Amino acid sequence: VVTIRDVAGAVGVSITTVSRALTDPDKVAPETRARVAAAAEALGYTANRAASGLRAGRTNTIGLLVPDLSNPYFAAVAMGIAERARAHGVAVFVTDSQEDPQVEVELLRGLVQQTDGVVLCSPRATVEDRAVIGAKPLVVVNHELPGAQSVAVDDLAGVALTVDHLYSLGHRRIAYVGGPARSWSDTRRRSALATARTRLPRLEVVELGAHAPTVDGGNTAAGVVVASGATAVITFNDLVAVGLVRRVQRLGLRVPHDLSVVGFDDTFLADLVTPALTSVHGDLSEIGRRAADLLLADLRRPRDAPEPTGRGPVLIPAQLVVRESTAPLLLRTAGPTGSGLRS
Amino acid sequence: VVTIRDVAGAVGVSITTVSRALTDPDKVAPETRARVAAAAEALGYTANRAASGLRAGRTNTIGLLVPDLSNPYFAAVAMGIAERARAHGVAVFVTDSQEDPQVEVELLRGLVQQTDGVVLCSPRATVEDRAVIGAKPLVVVNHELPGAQSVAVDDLAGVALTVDHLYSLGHRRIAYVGGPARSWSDTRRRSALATARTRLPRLEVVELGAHAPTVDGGNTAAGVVVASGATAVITFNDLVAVGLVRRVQRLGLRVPHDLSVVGFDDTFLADLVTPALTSVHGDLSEIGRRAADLLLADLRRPRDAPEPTGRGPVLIPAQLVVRESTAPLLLRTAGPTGSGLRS
DNA sequence: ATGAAAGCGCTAACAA
DNA sequence: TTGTTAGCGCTTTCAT
Repeated sequence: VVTIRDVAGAVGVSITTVSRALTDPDKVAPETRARVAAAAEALGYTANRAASGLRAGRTNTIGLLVPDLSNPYFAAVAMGIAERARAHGVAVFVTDSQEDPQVEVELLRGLVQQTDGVVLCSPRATVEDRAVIGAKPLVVVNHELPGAQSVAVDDLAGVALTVDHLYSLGHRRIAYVGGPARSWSDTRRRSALATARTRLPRLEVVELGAHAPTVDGGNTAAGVVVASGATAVITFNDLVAVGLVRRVQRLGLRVPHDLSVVGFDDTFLADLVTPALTSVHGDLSEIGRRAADLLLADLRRPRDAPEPTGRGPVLIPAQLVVRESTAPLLLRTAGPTGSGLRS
Repeated sequence: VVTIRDVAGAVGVSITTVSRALTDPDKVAPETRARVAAAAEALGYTANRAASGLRAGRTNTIGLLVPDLSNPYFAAVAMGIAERARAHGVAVFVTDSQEDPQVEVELLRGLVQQTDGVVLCSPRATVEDRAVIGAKPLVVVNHELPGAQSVAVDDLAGVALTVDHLYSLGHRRIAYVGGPARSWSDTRRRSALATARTRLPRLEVVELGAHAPTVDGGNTAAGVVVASGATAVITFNDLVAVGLVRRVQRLGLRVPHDLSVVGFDDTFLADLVTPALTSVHGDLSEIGRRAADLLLADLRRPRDAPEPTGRGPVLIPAQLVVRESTAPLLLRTAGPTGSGLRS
């Protein structure tokens, strides 16, 4: 391996000069700088991150912890973060907790001491557990945490838009298939539903319990959704929606004719399945970019600068993308006695 | 931060003893070991990876470089690797080259000097570029590289199965929508097609050029596929198949009635779209597990043990999962003049 | 079985 | 502007 020492030897300067020429070019004579750069290039020198990190107390690496990389949602967020990080010459350490709170904490602990700061996506662990992050800069996505900055999709608006859409289609009994119990988004969405209920007195909301945020979770939920008597359903995410639609179709119902389904996140899946999913859209890679920007700004913050205020999460606007999985309520509620069709 | 020194102070031993107790327990008296472990636990000590890596020349971290994390294929492979790595107490550094050969080389260089070894998935860069890995253990997935071990899905068998399937359905003119030019899998598949052509004299294969391994790539390919006059098409991966199906349907053709489509990789997408895709299945997380096992074995290999032989890639068996996107050829070739329908 | 000491490759005072 | 020096936290000889 070629070290800073080799470069120094080749150029005929001290290792300090090499270090400076490479990391703080202004502090070195232009001519020296050029010779160092040339020698480094010629020898194929690459700084040893471990060593500089150890010494400087800074690794130029940030961590990203997501519950499930194979979920297109997190993959998209990850790309946004990677994009920004690369632009800043910072490496990203991506890890996946497999939706397991215990693994999450374990990984977080490791991540924290090995990076300069962490983006924590949709955490499932409890607040106390997260004490492990210590004083390191932390940005949480789709969550709020005292002392951490936060980026989130505007779920409140997303739910409001969705409810209005369904309501205007004539739906009065709407089910919600919830996500992981510890999910902050889930909590937010439920409270948005409560708000909607206040706003629209004739609206009935059937909240269904926690389901896995996966296709399988959607499968599982199908039974209770049908049994609920709802004519429309809002799901925790697109995967759940997809699973739900498939199972419900097997049960002999048509989507959207017999049941309108709305997904969440508007991942690329939404436009791929049949019927294409109506889904709440938030710019996912934008979430990643914003989160990365917050974190990077915090890292570059001079020692004496004030800590970022973090007054509530940075909200990424939500839009409702209407596709084929939602339709006007027909027949059953056409007349005042229509609902009698369901026992 | 709590260091090894704090633990040593608390127990009343030297830092050497603490280090040994934690990394090489047999070399320390059981009683001492227990006291060290207790103190470390109590103080919340975590070893500084950068420091131990720097000193020991080993980071207990492996790297994973994939072209595109949002591709379910690589996400699945990544999970397999993460699973094995975690079991061995090794961290995984995941990075994404965004299908850009230049970024790939750059990231690979960084990964190599910051990890003990790398799993390189479906590389797009040229062989010379990859000299950057130096002597570090390397496992390539879906590729072959001198001096590196390799894991790959048995594409040759996959293509053979697919061709046989389509042939037995009556298809005689089959198109192949290729993937990235630098893709080894693509090359293998083309050679498997050549073999099939030899085996089945009446088979015509239309090889279409390089397309992006994405839904968009499938969209783009639709035109040439239709123009090719093929009655069945094999695509580079499921994403391409999905894009192709959608565009082809917009052009007024029905799948599989007018065109049979086969995907590759059998990602979860295949079973989600309509019609469900017939696709070549390989156990993706098994690829990850095997790759991780090879790499970890290499890392743990004693200095004097022989290098792994690496006689050809470890092949993961391929199966054809037949779903709804392939069907018997109807009408047009029913009679000897049937093909006249296509100008 | 344990400890003292050297140093991995680098950066950041401090001197010159 | 450049060099000297002192470590960052840890592992590993080499003594004891």
